[in-house]
Amino acid sequence: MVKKSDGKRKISESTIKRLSLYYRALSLLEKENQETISSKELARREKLTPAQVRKDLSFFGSFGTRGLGYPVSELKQQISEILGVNRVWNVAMVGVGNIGSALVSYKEFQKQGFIIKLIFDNDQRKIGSNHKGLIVSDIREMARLLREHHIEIVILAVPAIVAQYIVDEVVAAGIKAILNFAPINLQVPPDVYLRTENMSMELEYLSFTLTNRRPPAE
Amino acid sequence: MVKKSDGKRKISESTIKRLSLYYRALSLLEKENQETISSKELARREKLTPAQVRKDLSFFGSFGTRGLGYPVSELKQQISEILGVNRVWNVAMVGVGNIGSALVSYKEFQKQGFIIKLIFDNDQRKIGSNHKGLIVSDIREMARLLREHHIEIVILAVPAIVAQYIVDEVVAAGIKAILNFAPINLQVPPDVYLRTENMSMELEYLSFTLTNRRPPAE
DNA sequence: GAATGTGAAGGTTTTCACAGCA
DNA sequence: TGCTGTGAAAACCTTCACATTC
Repeated sequence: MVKKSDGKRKISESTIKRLSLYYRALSLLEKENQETISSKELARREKLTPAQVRKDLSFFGSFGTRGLGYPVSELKQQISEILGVNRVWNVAMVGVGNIGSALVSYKEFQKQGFIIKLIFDNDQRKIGSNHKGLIVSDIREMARLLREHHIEIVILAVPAIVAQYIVDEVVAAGIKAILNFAPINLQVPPDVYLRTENMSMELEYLSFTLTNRRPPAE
Repeated sequence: MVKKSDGKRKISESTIKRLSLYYRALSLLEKENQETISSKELARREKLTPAQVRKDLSFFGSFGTRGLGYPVSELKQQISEILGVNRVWNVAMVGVGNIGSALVSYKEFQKQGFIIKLIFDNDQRKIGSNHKGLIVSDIREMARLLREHHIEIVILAVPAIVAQYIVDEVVAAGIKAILNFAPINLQVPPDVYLRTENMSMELEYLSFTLTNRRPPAE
C-alpha cells in the first residue's frame, strides 16, 4: 500500500535520487526476469546499505514481504508512480549544439517517458533543418509553440553566456520545470523548478580525488 | 595560507562539489574584472548560505579579509589547486556515439584542463574516422595507447549493455579514474575511482517535483 | 529461517552566533 | 562598521538492532 502524501513528511533530495537508482536497477532485473529482490542485493548493486534501501522505500509504503524481499515488477511500478515516470512528459529542447543534439537522440530519456516534441535554436542556419525527425524552430516562436504542444519541461543546452537570457524567455512562456546543461547558475522565480546538470563537477571530483589520494602503501 | 592535508580532516563530498560551483562562479567574476567578493554574494549566486561558503573554504585555509571579502583571482587560484585543475589531465573517451562525440567537442572540459587525447570505439565503420581532429582508435589497442599517451582519466560513453565489459578492459589497462555516462552501476576494484553521471536522474527529480508539488493556493 | 519495517542511536552536515580583525 | 573564521547548536541523514511477519 502506498502512503498518501500527508503534507508533513519531508522526503530528502538524496532519497529521491536513490529512487532513480532503484528504478534503473529494477528495470534491468525485470528484463532478466528476476521476480523478487532483497534489500541486501539491491544495496549491493547500487553500492548502498540494505538499511538505506529499506528506509527509503518505507517513506512511501510497505512494498516488501518479510522473509522474501520485494517483488521486482510491482516495486518498479510503485517507484515509477512516486517519481511520476508512469506517464509521458512533453519536453522541449532549447539549443541544438553538441550537447543539445546529442540529448535529442538520447534513448534513455524517451525510455523513461520524457518525449522531446520540439527543438529550438536562434541560429538561422539551423532553423528549419531536420534533427532526428524534428524540425528546428525559431526561438522567437517559443512562447506560442510551447503552449500549443503542452510542453511541461524544457531542457536548456545553450552557451552559458546567453543562458540567463533564454531561461527568462522560457519562464515568460509559462514553463515551470527546467533542466539546465549550461555551466552557470541561473536565476528563476520561486515557482519555477530548476535543476542544473554540471558535467564538469564529476570530472573535477575525480581530479580532486587523484590529487589528494593517500600515497600508496603505508 | 593553505592548510596542508594532515590526513585527519575528512572533507565531505558535498563540500568538494560546492568547490566546483565556487570555481565556476569565480571564473565568471574574474572575467567581469571584479576584484573581491563576499561570502554573501557568492552564496546568493550559487543559492547557498553565506555560512556554508565560509565553512567550506575554512576547511582549506583563510582566504578572505575580514570586512572586505575574498580576492576573486587569488581564491580561484587556490580552489584550482585544491581541486587539482591547475594542471592538464590527459583524458581518453571510450565510445563515439551521440554522447561521446558531443563531449569530445565540449569546450568546458578543455577549459578546465581536461584534454581529450584519444578516442576509442569498437565499431569498424567508425575506427579511423576523424572526430574534431582526433582519429578514432580500435578499442582493442586501448591498453597500449592509454599507456603510451599517459592517460589518467577515462570517460565512458558506451551503451549500458557493454559498459561493464568495457570498464573491465579499462581497469585492466591500469586506469584508476573513470567517469561513466552509461546508465548503469558498474563494479570496479577498490583502488579505482569511478563516478557515474546519471543524466536521467535530474529529469526524474523534476518529474517527482511536478508530480508532488503542493496544489497552488491554500 | 529469512528478510522487512521502523523507532532509536549515532554520525554527519548545516546553520547559528559571535569573537576577532581590517 | 563590515565581513571573515569558527566553535557550538541544531538539523538532517544514515545505520543499528530488533520486533514482526511470511
